[in-house]
Amino acid sequence: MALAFLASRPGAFCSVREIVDDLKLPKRLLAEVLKDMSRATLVDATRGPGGGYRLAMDAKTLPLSRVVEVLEGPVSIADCGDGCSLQPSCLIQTGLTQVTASIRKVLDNMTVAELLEQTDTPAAKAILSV
Amino acid sequence: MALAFLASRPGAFCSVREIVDDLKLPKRLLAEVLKDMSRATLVDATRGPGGGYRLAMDAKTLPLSRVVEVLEGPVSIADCGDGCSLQPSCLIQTGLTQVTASIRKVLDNMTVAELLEQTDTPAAKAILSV
DNA sequence: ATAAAATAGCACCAAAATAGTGCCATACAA
DNA sequence: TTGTATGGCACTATTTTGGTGCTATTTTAT
Ligand code: SF4
Ligand code: SF4
Repeated sequence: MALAFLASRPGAFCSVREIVDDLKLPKRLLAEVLKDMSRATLVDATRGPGGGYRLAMDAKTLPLSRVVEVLEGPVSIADCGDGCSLQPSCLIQTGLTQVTASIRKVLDNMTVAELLEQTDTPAAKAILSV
Repeated sequence: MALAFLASRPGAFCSVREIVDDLKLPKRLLAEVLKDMSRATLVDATRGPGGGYRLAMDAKTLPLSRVVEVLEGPVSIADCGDGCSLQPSCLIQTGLTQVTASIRKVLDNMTVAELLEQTDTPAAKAILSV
C-alpha cells in the first residue's frame, strides 16, 4: 500500500507521517518496513524536514516479485533447499518447484503501478485523479 | 505428499502406517490431516485391519486448489472480507484480488496426478514404476 | 467372545512466524 | 540550536502452524 501511495506521487519525497495519515497504518510499523525497502534500494530516502521516501524507480518497472523478495525473501511455497530431511522420500518436490515458478511468474507480471491502476475503489481513484 | 502416494496406488486402501513408513512423516500428524481430508470427502476411509485411505476420485481430476481449500480454507493472500479496517483507504484491494485470482488459476491447473508425474526424483520415479 | 488393527474426534501443548514497540543515534533544514 | 525526519536494532506480543494425548468406534481374524 505504501509503495502504491508513493507511485501516485512520482518523484516527491513523502514522509511516513503523510503516508500513514492517508492510509491509516500503524506508523512505527510502516517506518520499519520502509527502512527495509530503503536498505534494499527499492526506495530513496532523505532525512530532516521535508524529507521522506520516494520510489527509486518507475513504478511501471517494479514487479511485485521484487517487493516480495525484499520483504519476505525468495518466493517459495516449500523450502526444499537448506537440507529438508524429507527430500529423499519426497514425491512432489519437482512438481512443487514448477508451481512455485508459475506463481513467481504471476508476481513478475504485475507491477506496483498496475496494482494501483487496477484498483477501482474510491480511495484508489481519488489518489489517481490528483 | 500423502495424496501423491495414494495416487500411485489407485483404488487400494493404504493405512497411515504404510504411508509414513514410505514417506517418513510424523505419524500422528499425517493421521490428523487425513482425517480432515476424509471429512471433506477428498479421500475414502475404511477402519479395521486392512483398512486405510484411498483417493475418493481420480487424481487427474483433483486440482491442487481443492486440496488447499480443504486444508487451509479459500485461496487468498489478503483477507479483505470479514471487515478489514483498512479497506476504506486501501489502494490495492482490487489489484490484489486479481493477483489472487491468477494464483488460484495456477493451482486450478495442476492436479495431484501431475504433481507426482512432474517430479523426477528417485523416490518419485520408483513409486511410479510400481 | 476377544484381541488387535485401524480410523474418528477433539482438546491441548509447543514451536515458529508475524505484527508491533522502545530507545537512541544520525542527518538535515530553518 | 531546535525540531523534524530517517537509521538501526533489540525487544515484546500475538497469531499461526506443527505436533501430541487421550479416548471412542469400527472392522477383521482367531
Ligand atoms: S517439497 Fe519435498 S523436498 Fe521440498 S520441502 Fe516439501 S518435503 Fe522437503
Ligand atoms: S488488501 Fe486492502 S482491503 Fe484487502 S486486506 Fe489488505 S488492506 Fe484490507
